[in-house]
Amino acid sequence: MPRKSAATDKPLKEHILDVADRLFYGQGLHAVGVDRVIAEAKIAKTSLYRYFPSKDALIRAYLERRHQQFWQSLEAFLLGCDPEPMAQLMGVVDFMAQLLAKADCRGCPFLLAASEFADINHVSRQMVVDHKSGLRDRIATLAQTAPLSEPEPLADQLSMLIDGGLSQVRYLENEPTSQTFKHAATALIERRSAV
Amino acid sequence: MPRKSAATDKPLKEHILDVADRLFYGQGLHAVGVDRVIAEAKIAKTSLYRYFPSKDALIRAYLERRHQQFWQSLEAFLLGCDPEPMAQLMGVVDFMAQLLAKADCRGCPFLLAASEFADINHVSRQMVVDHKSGLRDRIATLAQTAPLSEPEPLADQLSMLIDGGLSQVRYLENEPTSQTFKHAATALIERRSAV
DNA sequence: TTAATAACAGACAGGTCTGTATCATGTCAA
DNA sequence: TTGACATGATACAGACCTGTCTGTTATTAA
Repeated sequence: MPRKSAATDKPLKEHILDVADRLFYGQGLHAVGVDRVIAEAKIAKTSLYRYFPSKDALIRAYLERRHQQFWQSLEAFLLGCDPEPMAQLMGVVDFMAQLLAKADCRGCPFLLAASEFADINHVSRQMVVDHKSGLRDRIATLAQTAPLSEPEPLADQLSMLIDGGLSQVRYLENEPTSQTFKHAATALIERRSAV
Repeated sequence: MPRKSAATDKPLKEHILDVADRLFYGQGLHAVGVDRVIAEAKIAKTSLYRYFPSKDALIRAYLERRHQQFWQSLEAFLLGCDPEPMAQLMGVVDFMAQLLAKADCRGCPFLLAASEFADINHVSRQMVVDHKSGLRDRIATLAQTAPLSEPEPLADQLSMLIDGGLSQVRYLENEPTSQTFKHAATALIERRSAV
């Protein structure tokens, strides 16, 4: 039976992922070695390698959890919005704007991971494509049922703006970036709803 | 007196930078070691370290040359456009669209470099801020003299879209990315020129 | 021709990182 | 209590990377 972390009372595997997530996202994948994860998680190296057979496996688990958490957060947010498609689409914009405004938002973990690994077969490559195409398609479906004119190009444009916002929070302040994103996204949407 | 590269007949320092640029931009800064640069440039390690006292110095030179080349290309492109401010602004959009469409465009070298180094004091951090703010201000000045309404927010929005395009070329096809960028940028500009 | 030096070739030191091995300690269930 | 096993602590091998050192060859200028 797996034990729990003395400090957090969580299953050890989850505790390790918590620490790895904070370090990987905050410091970068290459900058953080397994020794660093072990030290900050206050565990033995053998424990880490029991749950994650390699650093790459730990990175994969980190990205997969980020992916799941993103979609859980987004769908929960949309459940709190007006179910009408146009309001749902604006809900996606508001969700991303709120995400960008958070002080601990340091950009897109998938884009960051993919930037650190040149190998196009690395797990981060497939994950960034999956994640981004999923969000793009979600937007396209909402735009289509709104209905807005030319929903597919609109989805492409909003996706591009989202990636731009997620890039700029890395070197600009969060609040202004969030405002710029929301204004631009609203403008791109509104011109499709002209009757 | 510095000699020249037997293969390229260029000063050795420039030849080294050519090779480093291709490898760093194509493979990433961490993925490419000095031994790799030396091997592909067909030079001795002592030669590299004579011109660049450290790998960090080589990275700095690579980024500075990218910066200079970007501005030379952009200003040369704008000289070939109608000098009227609105046409110049659209020229910036066209220039970026052409850049995104190039098959060898793998994104923004400054954002990529900054993504690879967690240290906020690393040379890539200052360079990405300098480069991006320079482009943003260039756009803002053009928008102001066009004149377009609210030139500063427009410059922020176009900058964000540019970063989005430069991010997406890393995981999407170049041509569609370029098209999406141009359409979205044009839309953001045109709504400011409504009389 | 000759001296100075640029460039080549390669060994190597020192450090970092990943992953494995070893042994001690703690915990839980039978 | 006792045995099975999860965990801790740590040493270590092997690989890789940066930067230095030594010695040789090639080029240029006087």
